[in-house]
Amino acid sequence: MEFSDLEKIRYEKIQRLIAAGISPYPTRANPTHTIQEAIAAFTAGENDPNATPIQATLCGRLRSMRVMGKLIFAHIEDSQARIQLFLRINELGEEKLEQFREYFDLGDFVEAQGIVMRTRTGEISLQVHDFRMLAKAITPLPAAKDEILDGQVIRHATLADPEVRYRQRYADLAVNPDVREVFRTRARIVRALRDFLDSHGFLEVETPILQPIYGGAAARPFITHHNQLKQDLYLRISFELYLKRLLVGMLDRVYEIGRDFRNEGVSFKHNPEFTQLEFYWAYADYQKVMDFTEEMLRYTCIQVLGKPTFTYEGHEIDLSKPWRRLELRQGLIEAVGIDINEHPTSESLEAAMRAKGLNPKPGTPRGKLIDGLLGDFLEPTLIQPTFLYDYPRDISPLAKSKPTDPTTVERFEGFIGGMELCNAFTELNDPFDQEARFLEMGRAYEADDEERHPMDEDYLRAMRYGMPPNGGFGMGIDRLTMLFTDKRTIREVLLFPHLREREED
RNA sequence: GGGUGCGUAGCUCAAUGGUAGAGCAGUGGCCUUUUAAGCCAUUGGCUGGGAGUUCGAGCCUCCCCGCACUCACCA
Repeated sequence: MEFSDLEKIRYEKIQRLIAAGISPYPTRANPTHTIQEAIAAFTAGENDPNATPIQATLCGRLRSMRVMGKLIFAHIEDSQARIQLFLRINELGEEKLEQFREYFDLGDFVEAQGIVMRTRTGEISLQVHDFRMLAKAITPLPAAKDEILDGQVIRHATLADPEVRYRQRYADLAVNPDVREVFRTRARIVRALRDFLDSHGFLEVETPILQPIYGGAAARPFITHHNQLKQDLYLRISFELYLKRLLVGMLDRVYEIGRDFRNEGVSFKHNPEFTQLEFYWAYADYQKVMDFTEEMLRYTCIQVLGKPTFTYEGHEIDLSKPWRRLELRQGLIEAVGIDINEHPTSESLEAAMRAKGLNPKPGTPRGKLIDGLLGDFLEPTLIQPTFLYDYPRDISPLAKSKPTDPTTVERFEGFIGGMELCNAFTELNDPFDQEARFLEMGRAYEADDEERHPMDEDYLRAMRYGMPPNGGFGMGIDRLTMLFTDKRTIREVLLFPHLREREED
């Protein structure tokens, strides 16, 4: 271990502690209360003259220290709360008080035993009768000092460099309680979604992450290898094809919450691995799923935030109302002034785009052009909750065509804050159509000189046993968390976002 | 992958091409109700790494590394 100057000083303190027979890393802590519990117990009995004083042993991290001769004020903090320690020579004696001054630093985990009281200025504090080191910190926390104003913790010069915050998330979390709150919110989101789906008869399942054939989404996969089987495997890019196999198997409402892996560019809304919710619902269609989505997100928002509204990038978003429902075609007419129905071929659409001053790459398939228009011009305008529905068939190989229009599929995507949040369709359950779509895909890809997308024969075999008509749904949990916590980048809602590897010096 | 910007003490930030600084943290003192406690003193830097221009580089040029923003890619 190499130490900085500051660390050397602390290391020497550890050596002196050991020499004095005090363990810097004792095996056990013995708290009687969390800090929050102790404060609550004290507050409850405070105005009762017959109440017995609250004796407590509290554990936490030392976050501030003010030494005033024969008196020390300090704060310790656990994951929920902080409390002031009030150490006097009266209770502790000279030697013990000196021990605190001598060996204890900001960032150390300590245990303090005493009586909960209020100081002269009214702050609830622990009058300390004894204390103990729980774990000595060698590296100082990357924060200078905290101020408490009207109960609000104001951090001065706290860790702010995003690179250090992401690479050393433990330090970020230790020092920035609002970051911890983001991940509590994230956990509540996942729990609320589970509650909702469970209570609507959905079964939570787990399907393979290592897959011999990937599929279900438009993405390049990560490839790995099984040594003994001498077989290449792919990390899944979606759960879709496995979950729909379960519908064949008579599990007619299933969902999975888990990790997807996509070997693509990294951006403020893309991480190579991300958390997805997908559900499949037999005998439902995309209209039912749309209604259900509204209800699910309203429920989740209320469970997580206590109200059906939230603010994202200055916009007040209201989930209590029905979402705007906009046909994709209509949305593009409004946003770009092009009616895609008037342009059934890629050549025609391309020409229309050029007439609007756009410069699409020649030879781009029609669906991809439409997807591009959507992403560039329509998506950023969809701030309030909006469902876009009815998508081109050729970018939706797993969705069922509209009975009235074979070139369009029953699909919708949900948008909030100018960001795609979810994607759903009436699922294709016709094995003949599905095989034809796979073949088209394969041809398109070879023509595009892209990676080959293998046909999933087993999926087709499953479908040949009969798959009930169903509605399917997928949603990025990370993006939902971004919305509910008002964060602009996905990295803020991932505990350990992927960063480029850096050589340690 | 392209473009733009950034990288200075543990943290947050200063510093016309001319001796690298402040606050907090740290260290040594004083201090029995403080709360960014206060007062006195004090340590701390290969200015991300390397090369160049210059009498002289934190600052100008080039290369490399990382991060941020952005564009492209992402059936």
